[in-house]
Parts: sequence; C-alpha cells; structure tokens
Amino acid sequence: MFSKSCKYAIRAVLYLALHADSEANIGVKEIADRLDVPKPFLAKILQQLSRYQLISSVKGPNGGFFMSTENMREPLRKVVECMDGPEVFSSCILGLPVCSSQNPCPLHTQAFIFREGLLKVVGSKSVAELARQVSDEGLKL
Amino acid sequence: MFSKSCKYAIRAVLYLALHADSEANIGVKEIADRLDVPKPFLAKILQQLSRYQLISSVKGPNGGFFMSTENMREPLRKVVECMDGPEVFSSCILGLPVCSSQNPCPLHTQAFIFREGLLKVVGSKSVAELARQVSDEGLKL
DNA sequence: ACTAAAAAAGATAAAAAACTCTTTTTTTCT
DNA sequence: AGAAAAAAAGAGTTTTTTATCTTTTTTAGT
Ligand code: FES
Ligand code: FES
Repeated sequence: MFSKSCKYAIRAVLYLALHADSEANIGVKEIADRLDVPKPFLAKILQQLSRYQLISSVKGPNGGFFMSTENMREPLRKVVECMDGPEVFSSCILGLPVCSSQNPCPLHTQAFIFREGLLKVVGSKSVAELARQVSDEGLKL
Repeated sequence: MFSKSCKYAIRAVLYLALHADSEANIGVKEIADRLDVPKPFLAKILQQLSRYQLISSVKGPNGGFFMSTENMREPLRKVVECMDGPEVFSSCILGLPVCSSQNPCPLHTQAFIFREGLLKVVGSKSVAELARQVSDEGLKL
C-alpha cells in the first residue's frame, strides 16, 4: 500500500504534531531515534514534506522542525500524496490500468470499501485531529 | 499492498481457471499476451506457482499450464502468500514491528477492517468459486 | 532416433526504492 | 567577525524488485 517513505512520513508528521510546541523545534535526530528509522533517509523525507509545506523548519542552531497552525490543519492525505502520489487511493489493487466500479476487477469491491474507509480517516481528519486521537487513545507511532 | 509478482500471479491463476479445460493447456505466451504482462517475468511466476502446486504444468509439445481439480480447490490466499509471504495479511500498514488491536497504530482500525474483508474473499473462497464469480459478473482480468 | 515445442532452471540486467555521505546555506551565539 | 549547529541540496551507494536472456530438461510427434 504505502511506500516506506510514506510510512515514515506519516509517523514523523504525527510525532511532530504531538511533540513540537511553539518553543522547541525538533531535530531529525530526535525523530529518527524515537521512531527508529534511518536518520539520513528521514532527513530527505522531512525535506520534501517541508518543500510541500506540510511541515515547517528553521535552520541554524536551535533549529529543527515543527508544525505551524496551517500545517496542523492539513489532512493527513496530503502527506500521503506528497510521498506516494495521488494515485494511491485510486489505483486498482490488481494493477489493472484503471479501477472502476463499472468495470471492476475481482477484488474491487473489497478494495474499494477499504480505500474509502482509509480516505475517510486520512482525507477528512486534519493532522491536529489525528494527533489528538493518538494521544487520547494512546496509539502507537 | 501486493507486489507486481503477486498481482500478475492472481490474474494468471484466475485466467487459467477460466480458460484451461482438460483438453488444452495454456502456454505462457497466451497468458502474457492476454493479461498484458512481460512474458519472461510471468514465466518465472508460473514456475513458482507450479513449484508450490498452485497450478499444474506439462512440458513438451502441446504442453503448458492448467488447473487441476486440487488446484481449483485452493483458496486464492495461497497464491498471494506464495508470492508475497504470509505477512501480507498481518503486518502493520504503517510498518510498525507488530500489528495488534491491543496496541494499534493510528490507521489500525481501518486497515484491520480492510484486511479482514480481503481475507474473507481470498481466504474463504476457492479459486474455482472466484473464477465462477469472474465469469458470472463479467469481472476484468 | 530425431526434431521441435514447451516448461524449468539459472544467470544476468535494468529500474526503482531505500539508504548514506558530502557539501552548502542559513542562522544563532559568543 | 568567527564558530558551531542545524537544515537544504546534491551526489552516490546498496538493496530489492522487476524484467530479460540463455541453457537445460522433458516429451510429443514424425
Ligand atoms: S478495479 Fe481493481 S480495485 Fe478497482
Ligand atoms: S497496528 Fe498498524 S495496522 Fe495494525
């Protein structure tokens, strides 16, 4: 489903949303350590997220990453699409050139239900909402 | 979700189930042409499926692949697991080391529902049943 | 027995994904 | 101004996946 980059990105964004307050930015090192992902690889991912304005960064000493209010308002879906492209939620699970309910593949019905459910979560909930849920329900990152 | 090998495998098995009768075996070429997948790659995949006794083959002139009665009785799940390993249906969608409802990731609930739905289809229905459904409902391969 | 057709096996190649290293830029602090 | 910290940028490496090519084995038909 998701590439590793994408998985790391989702977890990193939620980590940032949970731990970055306006005071202290968070460096790649901390995130990489806490999420147990390769640091230089994560750095690249954060770079890209930053380019697409899904997270914010400041350079220099005491610099690092954080989530602006606008960042927090974005749906997680944008993070996913930033990493894996927009096709993730619309491509056929069997790799057929088009996925359509008019001309479905044998697994379409199930796959479709799933994608819709997932879209409901990552598409309609903001990073802020999801982060709250993570902390309220003690979900794992 | 599925690797390309796995997608090709699923489609190839269903194609065989639909088109191979006891009279005429089907060669790699025909399947590759019809499903529009690279022939030598598909050959490797069929080889593996054959090794795991999920499809049957005969060598020599007029040889090719076909589905034995036993092959037809297997759930499609075996095909998936033969290609992508047994973890596909139990691993965390965010790549966390374990997926568990006790200690879920933020997307667990949705992912779990999906996997169960998919498992219901590929795990409980035999290739024969699925193939029938494909032909009855005019599904695409 | 010989030929040809087909899969099996094995070796290789190309492309993509995952990961790392090095240099540059920006910025803070002394 | 200079040193140091941190991200940005760019180049490079490794691993995995996808795909291809070549040789061998099996077998049917002549
Ligand atoms: S057609 Fe295959 S998932 Fe929709
Ligand atoms: S814990 Fe992530 S999918 Fe179950």
